[in-house]
Amino acid sequence: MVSALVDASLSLDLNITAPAGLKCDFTDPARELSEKDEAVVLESELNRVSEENQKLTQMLSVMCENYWALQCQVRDMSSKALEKEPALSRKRKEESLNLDDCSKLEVNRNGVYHISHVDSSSSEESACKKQCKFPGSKISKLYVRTDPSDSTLLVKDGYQWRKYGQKVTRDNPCPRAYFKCSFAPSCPVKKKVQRSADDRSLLVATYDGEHNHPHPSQTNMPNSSSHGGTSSPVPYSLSLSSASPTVTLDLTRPRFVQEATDMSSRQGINSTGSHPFLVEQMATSLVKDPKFTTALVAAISGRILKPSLAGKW
DNA sequence: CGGTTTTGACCTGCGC
DNA sequence: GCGCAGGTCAAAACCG
Repeated sequence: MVSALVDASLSLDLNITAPAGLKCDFTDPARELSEKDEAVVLESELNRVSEENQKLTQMLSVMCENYWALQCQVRDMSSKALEKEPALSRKRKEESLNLDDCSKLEVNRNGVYHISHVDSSSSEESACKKQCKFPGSKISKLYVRTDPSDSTLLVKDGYQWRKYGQKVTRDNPCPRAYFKCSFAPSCPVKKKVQRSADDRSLLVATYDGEHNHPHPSQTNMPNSSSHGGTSSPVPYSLSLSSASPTVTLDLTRPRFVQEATDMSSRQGINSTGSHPFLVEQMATSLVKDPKFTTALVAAISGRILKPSLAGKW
């Protein structure tokens, strides 16, 4: 699924359409020649990017297949483990399954991915009763890869936070830090930041509520567009001019899975299932893979930094 | 000096 | 009712 979306975004970003500036008259023979040269250069660039796109697609599909096989093994093992441990409390079980209830995933170029949902239904009731004290309050999770040796629980999401507590929880030796939004005194948003017990290099930030003020960066950029009420984390757009473009998978849409599957089949990619946890793990795999990051950066920077192209934009 | 962080105490909800 | 765990408070310390 994520493969489909990532691939779709890559295709979206990397597909080259002829810049409007290329349209010109060919009356001057010398100019015509240079224009032709430029067209050849652009064509070769287009071919290069297309090939790169194909390679990325292939890498992605291989990664997805490997992941899916691993995921099946993990499921088998965990189901066996659950059978052996029936005494595990309901609450803890549901906590461990919490990610599965997420309905939205965003991944950006900095290796940050964001999962969010609105807990207006009762499905989360037992898992997070406190959070449901305010029906409709938005709960979201942000995953940030950091240096494991970095002991600070700081997640740079653009907002101002004031730490008001820290606690060591039972299921994780790493302390959990509690933050309140301090940008606006009346802002009800809180966030909890804790290192993942499984992967110490992963910071998990849980956001509770929605900001009742604009994003701090927007106070300096009044013309910047809003992002559809997305809460806490910086709602990056997909635009390449953005600091951190985001791939957004909206799982709230019932047809999303089918569309993603269709898209992947159209693009020759094996569908890898629709499980949100799968998506999360795949996103992690992607951001972990230096080859993928390098290839992606090369492909994008090739488009952005190419002076001859930049001049035409 | 004001804002932030630290940290122990306290509160609250849940399971037994 | 009790104990446990998560969440919050608030005073002291810290910092620019």
